[in-house]
Amino acid sequence: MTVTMKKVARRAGVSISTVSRVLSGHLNVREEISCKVKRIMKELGYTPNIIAKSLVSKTTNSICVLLPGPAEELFSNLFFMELIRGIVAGASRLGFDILISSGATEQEELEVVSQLLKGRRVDGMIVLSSHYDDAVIEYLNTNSYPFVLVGRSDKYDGILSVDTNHSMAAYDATSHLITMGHERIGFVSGPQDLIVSRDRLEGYRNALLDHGLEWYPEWIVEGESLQDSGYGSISDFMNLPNRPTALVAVDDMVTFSVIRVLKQLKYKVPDDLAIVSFNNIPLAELSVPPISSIDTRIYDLGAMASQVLIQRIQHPEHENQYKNRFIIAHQLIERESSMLAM
Amino acid sequence: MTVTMKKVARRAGVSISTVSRVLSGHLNVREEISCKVKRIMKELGYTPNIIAKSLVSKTTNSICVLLPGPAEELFSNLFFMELIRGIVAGASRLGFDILISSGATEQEELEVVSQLLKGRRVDGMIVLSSHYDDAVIEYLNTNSYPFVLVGRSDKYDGILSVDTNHSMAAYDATSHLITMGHERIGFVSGPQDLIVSRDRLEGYRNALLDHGLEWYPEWIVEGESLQDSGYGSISDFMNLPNRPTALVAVDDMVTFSVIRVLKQLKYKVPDDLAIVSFNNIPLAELSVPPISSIDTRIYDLGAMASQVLIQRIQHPEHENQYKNRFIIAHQLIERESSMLAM
DNA sequence: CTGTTAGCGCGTTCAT
DNA sequence: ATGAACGCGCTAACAG
Repeated sequence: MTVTMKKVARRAGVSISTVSRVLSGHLNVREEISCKVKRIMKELGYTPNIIAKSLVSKTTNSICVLLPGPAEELFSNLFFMELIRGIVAGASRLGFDILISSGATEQEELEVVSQLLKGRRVDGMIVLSSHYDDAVIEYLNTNSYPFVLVGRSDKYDGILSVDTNHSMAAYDATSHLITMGHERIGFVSGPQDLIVSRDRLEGYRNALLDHGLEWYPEWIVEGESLQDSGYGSISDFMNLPNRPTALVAVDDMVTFSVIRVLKQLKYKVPDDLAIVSFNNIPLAELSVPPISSIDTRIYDLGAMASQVLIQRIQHPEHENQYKNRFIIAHQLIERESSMLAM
Repeated sequence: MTVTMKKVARRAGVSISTVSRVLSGHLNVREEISCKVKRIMKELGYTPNIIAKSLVSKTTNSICVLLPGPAEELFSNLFFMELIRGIVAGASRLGFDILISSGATEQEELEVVSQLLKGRRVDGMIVLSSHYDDAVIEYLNTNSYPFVLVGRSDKYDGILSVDTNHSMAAYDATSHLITMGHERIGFVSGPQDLIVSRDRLEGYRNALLDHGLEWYPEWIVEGESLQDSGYGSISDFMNLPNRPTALVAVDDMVTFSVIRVLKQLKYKVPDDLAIVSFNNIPLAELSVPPISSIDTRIYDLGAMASQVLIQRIQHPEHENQYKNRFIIAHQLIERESSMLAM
């Protein structure tokens, strides 16, 4: 049998209101009674019913993380695990629970989000997808539900968001290679419809531009095609006349594939091709050779996301009063894959 | 302003009860009225308040996944990501939401679990940790809350659990190497306090025993020490007099380290040392050479976990009536790392 | 300071 | 087939 406030009240010989007051820490209760009630609560093993609480307070102390639709490939990415870990940590520090949800299609996502928010099951959303045009963001924005975007949206610039400065990160990665003496630097791009991909490409170009170096379309390899026909793409790339001596790759996983193929082709990293990539997954260190990678502090990104969202939920009046865009500083971890050839 | 049943009722000129009946799909409502109410619900954009619903029904249609504390998180994030993916998929197919939670210490975990269950925020728990002696399991079991353990507990054998037959998996991995002609086979173990580790070690031994082969304590390397002083351990191992020609490693990540060190020591895989490991992470295929690995179908494990738990929640009367232990079949993926040396 | 009352939005009796 | 009334467990308004 569950222990309710009613029982505690009866057992302590006081009214329910008093018990409630003790629970919520109101001070207008005689010290003596307060102690007694607390003792009885302990004795009976009372735990407040959060559901009832949120029915009346209209807040649930929980937020939902909406995972990107076709969870299949994205999910297996270490990125999301790390992010979620950060989100959970940040939220639980503030007493919030995390609900994980996802929808197969965009329509389904909208349905889920609407149910959750209108049904008052969660107080806010963390959106992880970052397509150019996102119906979910549109929905959340127009209905002014509290939410934070992990990533960036071109369309709405006033929205609360947490992000890495991907352009700058790519700029730094490229500059590092330039510092190492490379003058012909290639690029392995990510999926074209993601903003991240465009930002990184931009950073890469800017770095070359600022250093007076050139780049050619043939130096840019589509990352996705590597998964299927990695061998051919890399082979073609390495046979380019006057080919690049270094490469900026958009993801550590992709870099793994690249290195593997290069080995099969009897090329040496970094001697024949130096590489810097992104995300700094744990395995980057274990690779042969270890991979230089931009650490984007994904865990911190997640923690920050939940914290700013909760802040917004608890103090909606601060909207537009403080800044809406939070950038987590990245960091280049230099390893062997980008070292100077000796 | 939120749309409640009250409003729908007023707008439709019927009582709240009727609206409720329509919503829950009861058939004792005149077709005509049912349609009208449904139309109005659509019109007004009504979404049932899940919180109120669960207050009265005493069920939340959501379950909680308790993530292991920071201690083990290093071991293999990929495992948990894949597992959670399966859990979310399995749960959402049945209309359940997933709450993610974790505690830094065991005490904190207990606190969280207790809050969630007694506070009726979730209907059940999925427990991922699998120490020999787990306070959380003890708590859940004695209070007879619905829960499922992903893994195995020696202490309580009647509890609902989903698992891989790790012993059998290790047996199969070892047998595979034996089939390949190896007679001296080493083993890289996992953390000693995990049941998984012991099971796998057992399977390894049994395989050797059944084939009349010997094993020596020096052939068993502590996996954790590899992370720190991998170089030394492996070097020692390879310099053993009459050393093993093959190795069963407890995890793909560990295998990565091993292969890396072997390369530095100028040994060849599989020629100098054949390796089979566990989990079949995506990168196993991309390794040089590709790693033979036991695929434990982690996604299916997760999906199964949420489904049996929900089954138990919805039909508690079936307890002890059906089996409580579900095994997901594993599968050996043979790749180059265990191929016959030519 | 404390107890009484009135909901939060919904399901579930009872009657009718 | 339908409506009125009550209660889930809790908070907040009002009295005293």
